[in-house]
Amino acid sequence: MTKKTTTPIPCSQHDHKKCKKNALQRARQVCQKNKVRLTPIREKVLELIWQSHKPLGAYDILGMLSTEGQTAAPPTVYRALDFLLAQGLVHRIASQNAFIGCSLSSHPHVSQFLLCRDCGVAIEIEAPAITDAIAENAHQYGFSIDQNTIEISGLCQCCQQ
Amino acid sequence: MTKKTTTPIPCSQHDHKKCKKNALQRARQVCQKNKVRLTPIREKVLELIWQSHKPLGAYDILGMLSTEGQTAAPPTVYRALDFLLAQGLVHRIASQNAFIGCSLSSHPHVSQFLLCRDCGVAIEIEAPAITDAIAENAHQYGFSIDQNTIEISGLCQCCQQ
DNA sequence: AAATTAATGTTATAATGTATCAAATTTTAC
DNA sequence: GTAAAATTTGATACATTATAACATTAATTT
Ligand SMILES: [Zn+2]
Ligand SMILES: [Zn+2]
Ligand SMILES: [Zn+2]
Ligand SMILES: [Zn+2]
Repeated sequence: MTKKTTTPIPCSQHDHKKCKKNALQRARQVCQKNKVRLTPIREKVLELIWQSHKPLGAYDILGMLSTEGQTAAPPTVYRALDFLLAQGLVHRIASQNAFIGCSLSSHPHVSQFLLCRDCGVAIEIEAPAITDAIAENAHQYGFSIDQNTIEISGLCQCCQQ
Repeated sequence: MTKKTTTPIPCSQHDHKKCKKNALQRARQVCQKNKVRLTPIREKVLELIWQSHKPLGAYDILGMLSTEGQTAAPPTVYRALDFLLAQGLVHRIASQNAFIGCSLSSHPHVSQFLLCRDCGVAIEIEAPAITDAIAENAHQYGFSIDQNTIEISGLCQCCQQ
């Protein structure tokens, strides 16, 4: 039996080093299970994304990669991101043209985020009530769902004080 | 008492000329009420957006504007779009970097769309169940909502045959 | 080891969006 | 009615985000 992952609200104090370490370990497991390779570049990009809970732009990542000695061009980053997206290890935040590490990569789920406009934090939520309400509504239109983009912008608890 | 707006499923046959005419009329009313000006450029952009129920990119609009004799530069279109967004006359579809006419501009609502990946149609829905489920969930996190991006991609009824 | 596939490097370019300042138009104030 | 102020539009340049195309390297399979 696997230990339940307690998901801290990322804008508040938490052991982020652990947060990140867990994410990278999950990533290795996922890649092993999917029989795909988490190459050094891909892992590095994932690690950079996990440096915070704020979505990063591709060119932010590119900049970070480059300052670390390595030289990189846009396709390098976009390829790594495409890979990580395909494996469900990161999500794309369409409203920000940015990317965020997935907190729930160990099981299937749809992309649902609360996005703080002040501190920038992205809180990944798993809300069956939302998913169900959407499924129900889509069904009424005879619409079959592929993918959800649920991005709720506002102020997180910490930023309302 | 105002007549109830019957919203046809836009991928199926419907009187789109009427659809468009109604939208433009609503736009004039909204602008009058908000004491803002629906200038010729703004109206033209709105009209172009309403030529179909498929979201249009800013540069698509720009191209259409230019082929119609007028000469236009990107800021012209983006300004018009910003205006129309501010007045709630169009919505931005973040997952497509595109813009679509609002079918519900006569009353307050959040942005919720079903997007067909085959025919490209955007169906604006008004689903209190979704809105409520989101509000409930946000509340649990102490998150106060500004804006929703609800974009459900899949296949519309017509494209499943 | 050779052949095949997958991943990365490299260059160029496409697509989307904004900053800035000048000119014209509309609105407001007198 | 006219001058001043504010809004809107024109025009140029540029910033940001993303992809196409092809060469090279590395890993996997036969
Ligand atoms: Zn953390
Ligand atoms: Zn996730
Ligand atoms: Zn129509
Ligand atoms: Zn709407």
